Amino acid sequence: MNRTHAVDMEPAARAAELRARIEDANHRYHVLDDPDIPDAEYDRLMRELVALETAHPELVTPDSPTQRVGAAPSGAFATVRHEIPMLSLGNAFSDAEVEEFERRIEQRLEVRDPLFSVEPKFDGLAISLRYDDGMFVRGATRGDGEKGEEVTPNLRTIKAIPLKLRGKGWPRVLEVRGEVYMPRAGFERYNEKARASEGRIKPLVNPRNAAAGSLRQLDPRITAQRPLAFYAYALGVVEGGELPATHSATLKKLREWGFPVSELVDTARGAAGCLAYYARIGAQRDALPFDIDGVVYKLDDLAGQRELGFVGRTPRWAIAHKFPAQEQQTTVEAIDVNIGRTGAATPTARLAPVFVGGVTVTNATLHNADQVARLDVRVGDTVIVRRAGDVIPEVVRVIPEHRPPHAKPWQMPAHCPICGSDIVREEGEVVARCTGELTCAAQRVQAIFHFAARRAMDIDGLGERYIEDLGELGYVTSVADLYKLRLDDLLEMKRRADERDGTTPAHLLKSGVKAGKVATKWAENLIEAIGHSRRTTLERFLYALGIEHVGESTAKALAVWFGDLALIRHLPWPILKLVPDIGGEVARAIDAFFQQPGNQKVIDDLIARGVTIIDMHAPSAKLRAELAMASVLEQAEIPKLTAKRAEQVAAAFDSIGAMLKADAVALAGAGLPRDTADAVQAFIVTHDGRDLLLRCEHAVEQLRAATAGAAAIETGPLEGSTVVLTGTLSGLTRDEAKAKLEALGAKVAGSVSKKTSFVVAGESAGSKLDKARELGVEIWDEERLLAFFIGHPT
DNA sequence: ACACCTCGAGGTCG
DNA sequence: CTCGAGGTGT
Repeated sequence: MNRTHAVDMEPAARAAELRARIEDANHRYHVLDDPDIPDAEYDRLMRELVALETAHPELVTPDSPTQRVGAAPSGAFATVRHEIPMLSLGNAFSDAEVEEFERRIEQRLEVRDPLFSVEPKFDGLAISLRYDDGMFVRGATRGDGEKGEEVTPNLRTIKAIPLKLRGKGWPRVLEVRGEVYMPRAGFERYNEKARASEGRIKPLVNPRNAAAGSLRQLDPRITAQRPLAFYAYALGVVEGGELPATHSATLKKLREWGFPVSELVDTARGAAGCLAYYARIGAQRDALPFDIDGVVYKLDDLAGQRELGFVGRTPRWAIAHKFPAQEQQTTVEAIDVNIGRTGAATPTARLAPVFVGGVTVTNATLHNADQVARLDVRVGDTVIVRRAGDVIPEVVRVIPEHRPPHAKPWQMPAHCPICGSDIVREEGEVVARCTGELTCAAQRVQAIFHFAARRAMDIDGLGERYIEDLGELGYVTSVADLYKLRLDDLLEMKRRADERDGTTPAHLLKSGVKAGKVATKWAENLIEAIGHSRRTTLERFLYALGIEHVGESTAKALAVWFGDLALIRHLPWPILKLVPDIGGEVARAIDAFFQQPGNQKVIDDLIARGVTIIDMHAPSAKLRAELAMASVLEQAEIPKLTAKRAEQVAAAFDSIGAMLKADAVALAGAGLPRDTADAVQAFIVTHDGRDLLLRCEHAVEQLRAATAGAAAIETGPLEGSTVVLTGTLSGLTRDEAKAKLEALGAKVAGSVSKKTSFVVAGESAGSKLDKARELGVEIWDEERLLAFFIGHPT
């Protein structure tokens, strides 16, 4: 069933279709305890049907699912009739709907800003408990709201449910309603046991179904093994006793009588108060020990409740305000392959747009071919989509029943969709790669995009689109070409691109601005940004080159350690490997990159076109490099080259690289006597540069030990601590915070581990904060961080 | 085994 | 800004 076609259908036909689907879902959910569609999808269908029936009242049939709440109970348990039906609540999904809810109450009761009793909406199973003379006598599931199943023996196993009331003053007959649920911890523990049992115990799908399934066990001993809990939230039949006049007071009474009532229940004034409560609970949601799918607002005044009454079976005095669904159902329209900077071919699912967890999702990464195979996702499939950690959209699973008949398993294409080169997956690797390297337009674009990135060369205004245009129209084939672009080139390019696309952006036409003028501004800005980027640091430059395995952190290590591009670009890998945190794999990758003549040429071109490295680390690192070189020269026992002279030579050149290229004249210019200069040059000529650099290895290694000691001396208050930043900081940017922390000696890492000293949590911090809590890592808020900075100026 | 880094991806907001 | 997979380093 494809819902993209649904809107085109006749209302009557659509209503019939909706009914059939909802009834089917009801059956699977309530009778079989084996739901086949997510709750959100069910809600959506139901809302659509309600809307349809509201618009066309003549379409309402007696058997419509809107005319009742659930499906018939299964025959396995005795049926219990609820003398007072168990309610179902109307749903609100937006602030506007909550305000509308309040407005209706205000109008009908002629009150202002009514007081609401507010509580979390537990994701479990509603039940009803009957107490005669204070003794628990019978318990039942909600069923369809009218009739439920008697599950008294199972309920008796739940320790949160009192078998005998406490305190005093309870009515002779008391029916208490609430929710049976499975706390997350219990759910996890149970599933761990299930996994360990290797198939003997079936793992539970989710806490909600777990609660439902557990209560419907025919053998209460099985129920007893399930970690179930209970919260009370309402009353049913009450005979022979006085009750308070408000819902909140009723809940208090229930607590006194021994029922668990959530700590999170509260009261709130008006829609504004309710919305504030919604935000407050929503913020805590992930940290709660149980699942909730929203909050419930109930008019606190019971007399008011009676006056408002019901529409059908839903009360006018209460509403459930649901959180955005975290899982949704949609269809896969295509599976595309993206080619990354390194050629990595990543499959991505293009989805029919769907609203999940508060945002519209149209794409979901499938990571790699293995993942696609694991899920068996095919084009045309109906899938469940979730936002992992509430952020990154991912495909959870496919619904095989909805698979179109001729869908074929997906396969990684054999050739790059951009350049046609072979896509190859190396033995033992997970990622498949396009082998086109820089002949592949996609890789070129990505390489330039990376080069221009804020944390690399920081060329503002150079987006992916323009890079594509510049490349396709032949203006830029390597990053070095960026620095020979002139204003005219950009304008010409823009004009040709617009001609090719046959478009001038619509909003420009509308606003009446001359497109040429906008293009001029863009071109001017870009030229200026490129100009700015010419002055950069060594670590940014190295990072920008996009060497495999060289990210920011490795680039910085290289910069700090060697301090000199001319040196680094000629270093053999065994020397590179001396740097802490650089191992054989990375060292070889760097070596291999610089061995490519094309890459060396790009670097030469960049320098020739004005890229200058202003290196903050140079002095100490350069000194180290000089000393290393000097000691190699010394040990070479070159005639007449004393230790002092060797140091003099090393110091006279900007870099070792420059020195290695020096001829006798230049050496003499550095102050060496002519014969010594000749001898040194002879030495340099007989050993090629790489060989000489290799000879530095020993010297560098010794220096490394020395520097390690020196680093420990320049100690800050946070020396030796590892800090992780998460969430949004308001007073300063992340980069500023990072810089300051580093200045104080801290190491700023990207992920939380037990070695983390503390986590700084800003606004809307995510999973890293959870992880920190889990590991018991100290957590700082922004205020504390700022206070610390004030206490420890840099 | 564990910690950390790289690389790629998606969505929002100004 | 964030997540997750896959790798590398030690």
